[in-house]
Amino acid sequence: METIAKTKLNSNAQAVLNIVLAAHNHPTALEIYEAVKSVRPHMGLASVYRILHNLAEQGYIREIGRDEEGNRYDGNTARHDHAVCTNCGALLDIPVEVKVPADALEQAARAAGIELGSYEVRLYGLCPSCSMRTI
Amino acid sequence: METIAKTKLNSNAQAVLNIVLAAHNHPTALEIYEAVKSVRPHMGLASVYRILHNLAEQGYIREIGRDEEGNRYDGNTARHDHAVCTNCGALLDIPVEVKVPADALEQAARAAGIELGSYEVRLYGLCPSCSMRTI
DNA sequence: AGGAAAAGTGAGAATGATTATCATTATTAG
DNA sequence: CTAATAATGATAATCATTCTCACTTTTCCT
Repeated sequence: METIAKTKLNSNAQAVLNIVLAAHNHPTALEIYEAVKSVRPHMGLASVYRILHNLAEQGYIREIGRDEEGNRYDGNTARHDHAVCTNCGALLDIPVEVKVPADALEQAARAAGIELGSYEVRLYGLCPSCSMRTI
Repeated sequence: METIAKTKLNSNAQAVLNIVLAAHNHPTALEIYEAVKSVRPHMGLASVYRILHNLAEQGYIREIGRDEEGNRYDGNTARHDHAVCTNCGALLDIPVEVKVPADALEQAARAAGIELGSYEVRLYGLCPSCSMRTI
């Protein structure tokens, strides 16, 4: 089990981390950059990318896949699942644990030939606002 | 249930579809472009992108997320699950059905507030070759 | 404290996947 | 057969991300 040591964060990294932790959506690097500018007007975009990468590597945050707007980050590092709107692309947290039987996971990992680390369930469907508009 | 009518495919679209169906990995648009060139040397990259988009919209193939190399496509449109190597990024099919209890799915969809369409389980871990190299 | 080495920073250039544009060519409809 | 329509492909534009590099800040040693 490779646990990467969490180094102490400098103030820039801490500012970025605070933004990600406070966000309830799953912000992109650009959104984080915009948000961090209000508290650190001097920080450059490249630094935000660099810091996000480091934070993810050290386990402070998680990279949670990409969509047409770019890579998205999640301050919730506990295992949890997501719902994706098939109409507008919204990426939502599922606030309950989706229980997948452990033996089903193990069997699947064996069948795929991978050494299982973690897993995630993704639900696809219409988010509330898209569902309302009936499509 | 919105089913998009599958229009008849012209020969270019058919050529692209054949490539995607024959691929056992999950090729990117560029890989598909390279492969289709051998049978249609004249086809342009923009056409490949356009055709892939149409094929996905009509349900012939599926867009299956992005990674650092771009969007990946899957000729297998039946519901199935994937494994992602956390070291090399490989995206593998899981050749068995990962059974998630229907009530767990429904409860999760309700909790997230979405109208459930489909779902996918993603396993994260080390693929065979990365596992071998012990990291 | 003093100063050299290391790490971090930010502005802007470079990269690379995807999309838009548009003149040209194929297809369809009447 | 001809007009309208759709598809095509070359190229340019877009946009997220990464790279580069000169400069600043921090760390570390004595």
